[in-house]
Amino acid sequence: MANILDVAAKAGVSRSTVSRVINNSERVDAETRKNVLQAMKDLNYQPSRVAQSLRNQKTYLIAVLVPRLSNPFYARLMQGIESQALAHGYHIILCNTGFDPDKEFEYLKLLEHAQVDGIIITAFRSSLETVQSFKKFGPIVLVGEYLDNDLFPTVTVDYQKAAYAATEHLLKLGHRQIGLAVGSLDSVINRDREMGYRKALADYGVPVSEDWIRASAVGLDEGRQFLRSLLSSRGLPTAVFAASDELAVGIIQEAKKQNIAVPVELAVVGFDDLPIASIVEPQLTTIAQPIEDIGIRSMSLLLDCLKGKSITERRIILETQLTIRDSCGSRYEEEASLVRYEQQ
Amino acid sequence: MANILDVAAKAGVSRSTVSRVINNSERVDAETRKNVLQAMKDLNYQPSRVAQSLRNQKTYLIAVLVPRLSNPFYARLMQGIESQALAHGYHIILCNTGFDPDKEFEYLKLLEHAQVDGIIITAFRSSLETVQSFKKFGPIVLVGEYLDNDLFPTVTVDYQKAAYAATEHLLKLGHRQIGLAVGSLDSVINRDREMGYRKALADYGVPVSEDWIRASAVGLDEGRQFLRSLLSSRGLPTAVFAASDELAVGIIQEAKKQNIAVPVELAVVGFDDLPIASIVEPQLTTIAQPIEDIGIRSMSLLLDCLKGKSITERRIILETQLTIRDSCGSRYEEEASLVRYEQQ
DNA sequence: CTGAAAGCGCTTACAG
DNA sequence: CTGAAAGCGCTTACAG
Repeated sequence: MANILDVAAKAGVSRSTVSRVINNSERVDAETRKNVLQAMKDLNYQPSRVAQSLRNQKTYLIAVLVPRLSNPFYARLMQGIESQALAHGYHIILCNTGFDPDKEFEYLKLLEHAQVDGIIITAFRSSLETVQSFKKFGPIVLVGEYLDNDLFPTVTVDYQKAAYAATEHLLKLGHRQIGLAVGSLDSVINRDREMGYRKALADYGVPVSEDWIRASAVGLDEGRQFLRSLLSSRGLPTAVFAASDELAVGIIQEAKKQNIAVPVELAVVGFDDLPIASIVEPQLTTIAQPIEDIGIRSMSLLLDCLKGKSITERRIILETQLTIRDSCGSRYEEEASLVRYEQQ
Repeated sequence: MANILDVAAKAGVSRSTVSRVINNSERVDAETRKNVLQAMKDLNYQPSRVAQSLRNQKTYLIAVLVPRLSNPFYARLMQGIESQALAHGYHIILCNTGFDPDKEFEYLKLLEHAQVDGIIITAFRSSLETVQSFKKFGPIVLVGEYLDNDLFPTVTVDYQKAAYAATEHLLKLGHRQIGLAVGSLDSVINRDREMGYRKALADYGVPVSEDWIRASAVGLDEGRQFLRSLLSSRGLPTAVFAASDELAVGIIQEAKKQNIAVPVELAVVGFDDLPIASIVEPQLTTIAQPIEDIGIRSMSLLLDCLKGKSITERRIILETQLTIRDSCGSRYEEEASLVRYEQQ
C-alpha cells in the first residue's frame, strides 16, 4: 500500500506538502495541489487512519453500549446511530453488554485508553459513580437513561408524559383497575413511567393498588410471569399498562393461554411500537417512540461534543405518540365508555 | 495517561524491557518482570492500541457487514459474532449496508486501507468480482451467502436440505398445491431453497406450478404482496413455503385480512424461527437456524485465518431443524393426511 | 537478560 | 508557499 512518502516522491514534493493537501489546510499552490492530488489518485493512496490516530490522538471510533442487540428497539437505535456516524466519517464499535456491569466496565475502558473518541450509552447497570468516573476521558452521551441533574448530554423522550398518556387512555375508556408492568426501578426512565402512571390515576381520582404493580426485566417471559403473578395473588385488573411491547405481548400470550379475552376482559397498552406490536393479535395499542431519530440525535450530540461545540441543549426530549390499535377495545367502545364515564 | 516511558522510568528499566513484559515474550528476569508489572499497575498503564496497531500493522478490529440490523436475524447473528470477538480481544465495527452496493464498497475499503484486520459479510449485493478484488487485502468470511467454488471461507446451513424438509412437511400433510415465496434469486442461498422446494415436489411426483412461485425481498410487506399477487392471478394454492419468517408472517396477516383461514385454507411454513414465529397467530411452523452459533463459528473461522491457521474446513455447514407449530394444522391432521396419502 | 536505535505513517510548529 | 525535523507510543532486530 502506498504511503505518504510514495505520494511525495511521485508528485516531487515533501511529505509535509502532501499532508497539507490531505488536510486541505493552509495555502498550497494550486498547481502543486493538483499534482499531489493526481499522485494520490494514481497510487490509490489513502492516508492511514491508524497513523493519523496516533498522531492526532483521535480514533474516529465511537463505542455504543447496548444491553441486548436482539431487542429490536436497540437494533433500530443502532441503525440510526450508525447512519449518522457514517455520514460524519466515524465508525461504530458494537458493545453488547448483556446488562453485565463487568462488560460495561470493560467497554468504558475503551474510552479511558483512547481506543475510541466517545461513547454512547443506551442503558447501564453499573453504578452512576462508575460511569461518571469515565467522563474525564472523553464525551459520553446517554440515550433514554437521563439523569436528574444533567450530568451527561442526553437524548430521551418524556417517559412520564408518555406513561400518563397511556394510562389516561385506559382511564378514558372507563377502566378503574389498571395494573402496571414496568422495568427495573433502578432506572429513572422506569421510575418516570411509574410516576406518569400514578399521576394519571390520581388526576382521575382512582386509588393506586400496589398489588397490581410489578417491576422486572422487560422481555416476553417477564410479561407472561406478570400475568401469572397477578392471577395467583389478588386477581386481575381490567387493564394493564406495560412499559415495553415485549412485556405487553408476553401478557397477551399468557392471557390467551389462560383463556382471558383481550381486550374484553383485559385491556393492554404497550410501549415502543416495535414491529411485533402490529403482529400480535389483537394488535397492540402502544406508545410510539421515534427510535431511529433518537439514534441520529444522540450521535449528533456526541459529534458536537467532539467538535468542542458548546452544547446549548444538554437534554434533547423527543415526542412520543399514543398509537391506538385493538388491544384496548374498538374506537366505538371507547366513545361509549367515555359517555359512561362522563355520566357518572 | 501513562505511556511506556513512564512505566520504564518507574520500574527503572528501558522501554524495551517494559515492552517485553507487555508481550510476555522472551526471557525477562522474574524480579524485573515483577517490578514492571507493579509499575504498570501503579500507573494504571495500558499499552496504546493505536500505537500497537501502527507498529504491528494490526488493528484488532473486524468489520461486519449486515444488510439491515433491524432484521432480528442479523441482530442475533451480530450478538454471536460480537461475543466471540470480545472473547479473543477483537472489537466489531458495525457496517449496516442497507443492501446498497456503494455502502458495501465503502466498507470493503476498510480492509483495503488497513482500518480493520478482517471482514465478515453476512449478505451482499455487490458483484462477486468486487468482493473478490478485496481478498488480497485480508481475510473475508462469508455467512450464509456461500459461493459455489469455495472462494471464501463460509459458515452456512444446507438451505436446499432445509427447504426440502419444509416442503416435504407440507407434502406429507397431503398438500399438492404448494406455493413458494423466496428471496432474490441473485443469491445462491435463495436458489438453493428453490431447488430444495422443486426437488421435494419432484420426489413426490407433484408438478411444479410456476404461477405460485415469487422471488422478492423477504420482509413483511413482501409477504402481504405475495398473497395479493397470487390472489389476483391464478388463485391460491393450499399451502406455501416462505423463505423467511417475516415473509410468512406477512402472508398470514394478509390472509387474515382477506378472510382466508390459516391453516385450514392455507398452510404456511416459514424460515429462521425468529421470535415473531411464536407471536403470530397461528404460531408459525418454521425452519430453525442456529443463528448465534452461526455468528460464533464465523468469527472463529475469521480468527483462524488471522492467526494464519490452515483452514481445513472451508465451508462449515450447521444443522437446521423443522419446528412444528400451528400454521400447518395439528399433529392429528398430519397423521390423518399421511394415511390418506399412503392409501392413494 | 537488557538497552539503544530505528521505524510504523502520519502532522505540525518552525524556519526559510 | 514549501521543507526538515521532531514526535505520537509502541516493537523488534541488533548488540552487548
